[in-house]
Amino acid sequence: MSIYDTLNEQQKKGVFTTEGPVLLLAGAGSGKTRVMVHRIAYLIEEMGVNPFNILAITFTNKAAGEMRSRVDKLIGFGSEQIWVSTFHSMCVKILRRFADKIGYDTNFVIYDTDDSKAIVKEIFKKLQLDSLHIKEGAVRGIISRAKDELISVEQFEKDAAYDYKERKIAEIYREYQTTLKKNNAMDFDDLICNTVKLFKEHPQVLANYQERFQYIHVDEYQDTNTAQFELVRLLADKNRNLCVVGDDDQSIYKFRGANIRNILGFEETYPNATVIKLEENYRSTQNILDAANAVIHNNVRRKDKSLWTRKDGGNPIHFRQFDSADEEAEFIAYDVKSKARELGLPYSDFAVLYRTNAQSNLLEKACKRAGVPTKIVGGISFFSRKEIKDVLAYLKTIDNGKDDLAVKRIINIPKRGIGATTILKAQVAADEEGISFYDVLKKARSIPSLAKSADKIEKFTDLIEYFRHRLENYTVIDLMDEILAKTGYIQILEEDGDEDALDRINNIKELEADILAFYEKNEEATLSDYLADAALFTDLDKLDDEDVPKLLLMTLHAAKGLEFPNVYIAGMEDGIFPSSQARSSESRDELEEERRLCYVGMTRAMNDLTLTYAKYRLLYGGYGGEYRAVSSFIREIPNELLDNKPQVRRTRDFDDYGDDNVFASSFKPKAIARAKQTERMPQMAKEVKALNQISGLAKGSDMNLGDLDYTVGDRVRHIKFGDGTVTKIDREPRDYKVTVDFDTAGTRIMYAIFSKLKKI
DNA sequence: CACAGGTCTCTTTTT
DNA sequence: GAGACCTGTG
Repeated sequence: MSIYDTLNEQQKKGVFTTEGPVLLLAGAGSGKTRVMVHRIAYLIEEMGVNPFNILAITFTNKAAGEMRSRVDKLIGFGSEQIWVSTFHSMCVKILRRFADKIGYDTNFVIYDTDDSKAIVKEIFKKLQLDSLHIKEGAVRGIISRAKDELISVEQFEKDAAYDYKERKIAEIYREYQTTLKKNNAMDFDDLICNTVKLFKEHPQVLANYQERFQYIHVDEYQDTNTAQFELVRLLADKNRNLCVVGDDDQSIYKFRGANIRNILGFEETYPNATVIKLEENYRSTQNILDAANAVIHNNVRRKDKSLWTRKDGGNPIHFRQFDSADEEAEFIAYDVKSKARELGLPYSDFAVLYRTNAQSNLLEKACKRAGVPTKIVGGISFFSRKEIKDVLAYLKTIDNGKDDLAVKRIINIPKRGIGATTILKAQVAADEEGISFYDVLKKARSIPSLAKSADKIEKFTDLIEYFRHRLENYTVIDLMDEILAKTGYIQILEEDGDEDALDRINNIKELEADILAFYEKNEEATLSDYLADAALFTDLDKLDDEDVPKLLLMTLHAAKGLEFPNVYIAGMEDGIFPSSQARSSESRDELEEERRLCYVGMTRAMNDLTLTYAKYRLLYGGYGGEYRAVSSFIREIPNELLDNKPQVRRTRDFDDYGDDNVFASSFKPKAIARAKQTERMPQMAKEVKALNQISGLAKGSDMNLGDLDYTVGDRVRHIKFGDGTVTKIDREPRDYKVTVDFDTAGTRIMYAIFSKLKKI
């Protein structure tokens, strides 16, 4: 009996077809990782391939680690020789060796989204582009897409020749690339396209890697963009032993440049490709699968396939409707709690998925109240926290004096009396002299415009120079300790006495632990290596090292590639999921991508799937409250699979409330929505009235402003905050504003009509 | 030049 | 409801 006997026929075919191009169309839960792992084991054990000659590209660092350890378990040795990594970290590794060939220092820094935002902002200022009616974010998107498509600045300029706006964008693109290069920095997109550039301009470098990578595997192939496709094509061009694994139904990164043609057109690129379909699902019950299949079948652009499972029947899909997002969150928290207890399952067997990060807040709070421990995956990543960025900016400045952005970040942290004006003057001087920002600082005394602040500036540069000398003999961790000591960073946080100062200090400690762990694992690594690792880290990578089993909260995107016995998808509302932009978009592409996202979410569930809907949800801080219809995706699930039929209330039905009705607001152009906000009070009256009618929050059709059944001094109960004493009631035109001193939740001010306070 | 306080914008999704 | 941005004051 060999390790391959446990595979089904299709899986075996995937494992044994080692030569030539292979397209593995692997449906959700069909064991594609298993096939990859066995394939690699087979190559090593049966084909005598040196692990050194195998490359596997995965989507996340976590997936890479998992693949490595599973191969290790399977064959019992030597997996560390296999090159397993993400596209980005693979490119970093290559560029660290050869970046000098394309005009960068090999200790280049990696700019994250925030960094690149800051650069674009500077360029807008510098080029005085306020008059250009285009937003910075949009320009960043255009530049990023261009890079994904391997469109160089020169090409972009050519294409833009006759369009004023496009020409302006080309100008920004050029300036952006110039700035990055000056700073010896690459953004995420550069990592890929610069590697492609390197390979194209230096065939001997490419040949070197082609020689090495005799067997290439790409996971989640449906999410590759054009640049990544080209990179893979180049690498595989010599041996052509390329195995790509993916599922067009799970392509959810089009917004990031993923090109679905890469997978749909694989057979055209490689006409002799072996195509293998994995259609047996080992994860989910029949009911879950039927529901997911029903949804995805509404997409037109897809390779037809249908998943099947041996797990007959199973629980129906639970569907729950709530009046408000608060109640939805409350339900989920308690439902998880009771199911975990009933079934004797750890909380880590449950996950709650949602469309936008903003939804995590309510859920987290509700879980806290219910005593369910949670872990939020994603959101604000550890490395984008202020204090972490500050400390890293010090390290970056010490490591690479060309990184102007890092220098500017810390030049006045802690306060050195160097403000915006001085920074601007220094930048002007740097541009004039054609040297880096930091180099200007070093000669500040000889520059007239900076003479006044020269003392302060010198103190700063002396400090950096001091650290730089230290770097020669110090470990990074010692260096960091000294930075914290000399700058007094932690003391300042402590003195500040900010509420979250303690959190920040703990984060810095966690950073130290991370650095320590990194150098333990990679003894030879340089400071640049660590900084690159930090830049490419995602929260997802850390999922496993949790001591207490916790309920996981994450976006649907973050859930890709994971599976859980019990899954909740919250916020099944039109305008949330599918998102309003996808709904209103002209093309059906965006809606199809949302639908794929829904499919991905549903197929994460093994045994039990719960979908929830909240009629009313506050979006940004209270002013984005809107009533929404049940998600169209719910209506795509056959009723017999649901334990609760949606009370089908199409958006249209809401028109009963007048043509200026609140339900339509999410579907109207932004300008109108904004105009409405300014005249919100009359609008609010309508909302309240409508709310009364729909949810029965107040008795009767009037607003009943006269009859609150509690008054100042009374004890009241709130569904969320518990018991408290009313300390104040203010009459407002539309409602009462009630101030309550809660026993445990502190003092809160709330509108009577929404708060549902009960006298006790 | 720093800082406090007010105003406006933003929300998909992420390597 | 946060975070970026602007403005006035000392």
